[in-house]
Amino acid sequence: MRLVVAKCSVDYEGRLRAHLPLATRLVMVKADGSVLIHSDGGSYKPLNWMNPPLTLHEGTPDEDAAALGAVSTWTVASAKTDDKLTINFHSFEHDSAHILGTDPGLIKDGVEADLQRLLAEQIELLGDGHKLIRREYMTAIGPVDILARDAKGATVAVELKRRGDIDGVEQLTRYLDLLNRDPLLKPVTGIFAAQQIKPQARTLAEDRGIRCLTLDYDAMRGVDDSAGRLF
Amino acid sequence: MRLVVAKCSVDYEGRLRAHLPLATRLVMVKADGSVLIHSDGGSYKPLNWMNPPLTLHEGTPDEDAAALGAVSTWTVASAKTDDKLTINFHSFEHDSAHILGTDPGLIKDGVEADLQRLLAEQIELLGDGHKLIRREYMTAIGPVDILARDAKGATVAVELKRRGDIDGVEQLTRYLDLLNRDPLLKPVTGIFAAQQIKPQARTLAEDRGIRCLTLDYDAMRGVDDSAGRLF
DNA sequence: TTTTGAATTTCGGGT
DNA sequence: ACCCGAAGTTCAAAA
Repeated sequence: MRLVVAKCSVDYEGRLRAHLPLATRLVMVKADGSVLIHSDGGSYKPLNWMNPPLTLHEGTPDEDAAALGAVSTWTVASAKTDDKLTINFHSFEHDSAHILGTDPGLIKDGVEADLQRLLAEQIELLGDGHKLIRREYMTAIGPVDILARDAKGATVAVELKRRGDIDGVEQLTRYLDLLNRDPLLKPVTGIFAAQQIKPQARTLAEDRGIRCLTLDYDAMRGVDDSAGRLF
Repeated sequence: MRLVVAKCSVDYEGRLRAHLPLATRLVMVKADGSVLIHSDGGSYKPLNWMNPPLTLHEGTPDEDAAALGAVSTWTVASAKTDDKLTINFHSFEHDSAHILGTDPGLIKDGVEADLQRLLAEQIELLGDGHKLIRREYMTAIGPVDILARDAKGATVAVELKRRGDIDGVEQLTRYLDLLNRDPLLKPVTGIFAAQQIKPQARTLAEDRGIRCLTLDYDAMRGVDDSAGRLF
């Protein structure tokens, strides 16, 4: 990884055009060729970047750039698309290179897939006597997160979200419309389950006869006997 | 901006849990407090990060971390949420600080808004004799990108995308269903316009009687007399 | 301030 | 390889 802190201007041309006026920024060149240009604020997203595979050419500024005071120009071109990044350097404050090696990678825990696994294992959270039919029950319009059977034997479709929003209710509604056309499953009721359910979504769901279920991930994780195995 | 290259392990706990095993990485601390942890590959997205406002505490490792060889521990806590990042440093390879100043910011050109403006100005790209009714024509289910009238006086609804995908066709279909219920507008035909239209989207669109229009942004920009004013 | 939709989205899983 | 959907989405603009 090469780290360059320098006063520079940047132009990107590809899927869009973008221009960065002259200022001091960090230019990061990763081992795989990625180029990232960061300012000293904002978020984790760089101001500009290029993804590999690419070619990086360090050259002399063209006439216009030189007239404006550029002393070095990097031309970064994507090997696959016609994206191009041009960095005109005016002065360098820092330039260092480092060997980092490959990263073992991030281990995540607590995403929707985990919620789904936990809810399938603790299916009675839906209500006493509920039995799991299956996860990711395929339909023509996509997979229903969880299909279950309640104590009375009626089918229950569960839409699972980390954050329950209107579109999740719409999604479940479409599934319910479809599933209720199947005489073998009919009648199918719906449960909208999420860690957090927005008031609007709750109102819409209940208006459509869909039950809402707020999930406590930490509690569910506590019940799960495999909890903590990652750390 | 502070740049630290060090062998470290990282734990994040917040909206999810995540763990990074011991490896050499770049830890970037921006002037606004943001902390970014980058590996030497991947994309522009850091492995872990924390957004401001936050507090950064440099302390000594706890017993467990020290036993594993940690010599310094950073605790980064969000001031607003309960997100927390813990970095256990085992050895430092580089540590430098730099004054960058505020960034003048990025100037973009060529996003969907530009496309829409250009297409509205060059409405005859839809076909000879087309007239603009209005941009962002509001309906109960959202704004239609462009509403126009063709040479015969029939209404035309345009859905505009940078990259034309199935969901864009679905969106336009919903608009057309709605607009065709309005006796004042009926009959309304649809045009799906995008810089790139995926084959599946094109097939679906044409199957529904929606015309597809591929837009050449550079050509449209060339026609626009305000082109190039940004640079 | 909340909400809505785009993004040079990225990223991962499945087919 | 493409397709689909989640994301600690982030981000900006509009309501």
